[in-house]
Amino acid sequence: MPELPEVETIRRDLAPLLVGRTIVATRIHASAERLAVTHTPRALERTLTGRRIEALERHGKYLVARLDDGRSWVLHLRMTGSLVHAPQSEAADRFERARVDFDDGSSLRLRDMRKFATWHLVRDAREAMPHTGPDALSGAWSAAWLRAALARRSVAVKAALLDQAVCAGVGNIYADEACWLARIDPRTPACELGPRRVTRLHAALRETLAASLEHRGSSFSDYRDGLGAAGWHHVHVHVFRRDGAPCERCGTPIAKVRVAGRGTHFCPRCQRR
DNA sequence: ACTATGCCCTGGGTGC
DNA sequence: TGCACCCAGGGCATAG
Repeated sequence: MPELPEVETIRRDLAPLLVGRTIVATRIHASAERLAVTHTPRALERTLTGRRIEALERHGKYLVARLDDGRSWVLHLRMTGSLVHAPQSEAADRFERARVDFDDGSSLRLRDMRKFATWHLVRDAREAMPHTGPDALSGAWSAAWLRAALARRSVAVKAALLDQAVCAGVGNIYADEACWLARIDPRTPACELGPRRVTRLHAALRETLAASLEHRGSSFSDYRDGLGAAGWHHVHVHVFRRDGAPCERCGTPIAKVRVAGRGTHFCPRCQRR
């Protein structure tokens, strides 16, 4: 499940390999009928082919390839998508959904077991992510901004952290990790958190995202970087999928509950409402 | 305006 | 060994 650190790792891997390259062929396989959101598969193949990639950016969990015609090719990997740079001669594996060939003999392969990934081709990247707020690593995503956003929500703080309008790039892993670092019960109504606790949560989110980025992301299942290798931050998590194991601070078994329809892991003793 | 639920999708795990 | 069932969840549409 690629979240901000995973998508940023992919971006950093792929940018030097893709920027400046011209697309010479595009193929969306028959098993990926729903991949192209803004076009039919054939129209997207036609429109992408011949374009040069000018820049590779990221906003939240979206990758944005800026093209030489002014358009943006916006990719989202959802749960099981990966993007791997490989020679054109490399055979497709059974979960390959699409491939893009470049003018230097290399190619980019989209692998996606569960077929949730999406590609948009738009004039302005924001069209592809209308509900997305400031990126959680950007300067705009300040503690003051988070305080204001949480103050007008009565949902559980975990649910608010998963809302991409509040924290673009944060997903289930880092929402749980940040709540543990900040010693906040993820079920606490967002608006009940005082300013000092929100400031602590803001710092915790930045800390957990930065730590994961250093470890090239977490590979609990399908995540792979732009070269096909796993990350190793999953070895360093404090609560995510550690239910039953002792809390690293107090030894209490980590609990698992359901919040906002998502598996939520926390220490019932040292994370407080 | 806000919040809750269902949908998409398939491999892996569990229980019988 | 086989089979039915459930779970994982990001973002969006729809309903309340």
